[in-house]
Amino acid sequence: MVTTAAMAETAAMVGEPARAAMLSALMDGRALTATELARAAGVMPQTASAHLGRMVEAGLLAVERQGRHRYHRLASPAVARMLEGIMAVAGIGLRQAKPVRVGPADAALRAARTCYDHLAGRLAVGIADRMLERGELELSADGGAITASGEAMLGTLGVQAHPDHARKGRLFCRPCLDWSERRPHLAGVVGAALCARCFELGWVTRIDGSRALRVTRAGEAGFAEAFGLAPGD
Amino acid sequence: MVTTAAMAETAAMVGEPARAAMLSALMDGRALTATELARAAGVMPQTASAHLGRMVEAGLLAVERQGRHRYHRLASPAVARMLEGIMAVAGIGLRQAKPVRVGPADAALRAARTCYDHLAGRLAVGIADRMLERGELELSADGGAITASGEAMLGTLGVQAHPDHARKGRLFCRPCLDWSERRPHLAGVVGAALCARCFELGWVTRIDGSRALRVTRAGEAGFAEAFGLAPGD
DNA sequence: CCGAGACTTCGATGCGGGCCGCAGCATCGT
DNA sequence: ACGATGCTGCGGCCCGCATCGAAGTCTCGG
Repeated sequence: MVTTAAMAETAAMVGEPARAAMLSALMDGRALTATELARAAGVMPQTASAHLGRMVEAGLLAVERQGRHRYHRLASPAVARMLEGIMAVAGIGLRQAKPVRVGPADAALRAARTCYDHLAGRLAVGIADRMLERGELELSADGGAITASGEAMLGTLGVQAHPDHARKGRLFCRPCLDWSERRPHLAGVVGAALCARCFELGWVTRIDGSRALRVTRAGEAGFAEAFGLAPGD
Repeated sequence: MVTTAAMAETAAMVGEPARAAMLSALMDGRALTATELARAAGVMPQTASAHLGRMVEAGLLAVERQGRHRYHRLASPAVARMLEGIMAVAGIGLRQAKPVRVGPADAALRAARTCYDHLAGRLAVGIADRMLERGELELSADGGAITASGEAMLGTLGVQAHPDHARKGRLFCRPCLDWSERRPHLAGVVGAALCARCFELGWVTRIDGSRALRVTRAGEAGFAEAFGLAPGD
């Protein structure tokens, strides 16, 4: 009885075209802003805001404030599994039907750039992804940590990745939401050290002094060896 | 766009307390009548009927007419997986919260009985379950079939299970919705032959001439050997 | 053939909630 | 300090739909 009420409440969140469109747009794991989600759902921002508030309340979404933006993402893998289950019954091929272009149009910026003192763009997200799936990096609710194997791996690159190197007022390791990819990359002291080391090794160079980076020939080989990243990533 | 509409429509089916209660009551794989589901949901039969019609239309439920009853069950395992996913997000322990007693109160009838010329009750449903999971029996939309391995297994019991034995006007093998268990058991020519053979072997005897059956000592051993059923089943 | 029970359809009612216009905050850029 | 931008809260309109009463269809049992 009371149990089915909770189930209905959860399902009702998905049972609204606007909310379903927003959730579907988030199914690739990215975090999008309220305005972007409003466009994806075809509603006004106020309407989207109300929906997002409800979905956060219901535990479907997690929200992350960053400046004047509020990035929304699926609260857990369980939510993604639920949505896949619903799509399977709805007879939808699991093709995701949303390009939802976000961020800068500049291809070079999207590929690789700096974010303050650390790497960003597809390159940085790719690095974080690999470290996560190899158990070298762990992300928690509000922070992150380099594991022992991660410390060893970074050590071979010449990056000191021990928490003792954290200075006062600086988080040692933290996730930073990538502006163009909308997925976390590596920041904090470790992210800065890795970025500096990449410059030292000549793996990346600045494109005409902008934030955009060019991956050198040595960098392609280095990133491929250290993180298994193909040149396109 | 159009894809998310279908997803919303499907989710909206679950997003109603009454429908959620009905679906939850069906999650154990049984097939229940409209009236039973109305009671489970706490609504009038007319309301339940409308809900059930919508859910059949949406592909969530399958309906099976039998006399003046209409048995409703989940349309596919995908629906059950979807509901489990929703429950997981809703924070509900996967405990099913409905006893929903159905059928006869007589314990003997519920355990084992005849249904016209074949076996019924927990015993018969258990037999069908084992044959299904061992690939000896296959059920399709409107009928069923004994596979080669199933024919061999039944042969060792002395039951001829080849389709040539089907007589005119009699389906060789068909599923029959069990009255008390609300799940399919084996009927048709094969079901009748198996039942007759169980009597021959002395595995079951009628209890004082009623439909209820008693499983003999030899029957317990026989059913355990042939179908892996514990005495309780 | 007739009555009881299971189930459905139709129609009317009422409530919940999506949606947007407008206004109020917070933050960023110049 | 100013306007621009991203986001949220409020009030009101309106559509959709869940619900139930009453009546019709089908099936079973005698």
